[in-house]
Amino acid sequence: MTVTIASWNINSLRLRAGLVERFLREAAPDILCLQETKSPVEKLPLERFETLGYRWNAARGQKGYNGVVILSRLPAEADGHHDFCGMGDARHVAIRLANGVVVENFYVPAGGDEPDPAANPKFDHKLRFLREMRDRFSAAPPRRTVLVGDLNIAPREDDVWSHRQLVNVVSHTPIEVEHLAAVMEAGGWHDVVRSHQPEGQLYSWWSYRARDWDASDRGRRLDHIWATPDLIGHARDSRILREARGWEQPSDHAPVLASFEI
DNA sequence: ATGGTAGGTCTCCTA
Repeated sequence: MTVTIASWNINSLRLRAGLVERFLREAAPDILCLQETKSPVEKLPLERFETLGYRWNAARGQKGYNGVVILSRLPAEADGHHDFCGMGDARHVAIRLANGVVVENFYVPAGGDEPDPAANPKFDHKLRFLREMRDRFSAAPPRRTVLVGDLNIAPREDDVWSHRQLVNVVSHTPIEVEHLAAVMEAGGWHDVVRSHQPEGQLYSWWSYRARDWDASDRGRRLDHIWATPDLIGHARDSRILREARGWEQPSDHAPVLASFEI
């Protein structure tokens, strides 16, 4: 069967539950992983998504910050969550489908403005979070797993609107790119979206601060879908739904989707 | 070189 998995940093699920409903109706993914839900789980309107057939979910939340949710219309069970860096942040949750495929949903710390771990605790946190991801994947290599999320790093030169102008900007610095590569190496991960679109500019995020995000197109590819080696050959297509960035009162991120024959 | 916008919470933090 074909299973479509989507990832979207929604920037407040309570404010944008209507946009999520629109996306579920129009794109009809089997599984939707959300980040920055910004709410305790008990205050999320999950019943609105159950009505659309998304009867299974796994969620982690906290007041005002972070938060990760997985909605599924396929039967799924919770497959744990991990408190990276031991700060109590809701940045990771996972489910397991009946066929054994695991879906991991991550929200990696943004890292603040200054790309210096000695001067900026948020950047240090981001790098420590990535090293902990690396170490956990080294200790327990994932199998039959899809990893998605807002990883807050645009690793390639064509993942940003200007490599030259962003090489010292948090999200695209060499040390972040190296840390992300180490996470990929440790888990044996493959970049699903780039496996289908190996060339050319590709973005999933455009700042709210641009006068005209669409015209200036100063985007970055911060949101990713990865697969383990045993699944990468089953990935059939992938895309970024840029048009959602232009919806009414949008998130600053667009959804990323991929399908798998599994 | 700088400032620009958005969301949540409780006056400023985070992105």
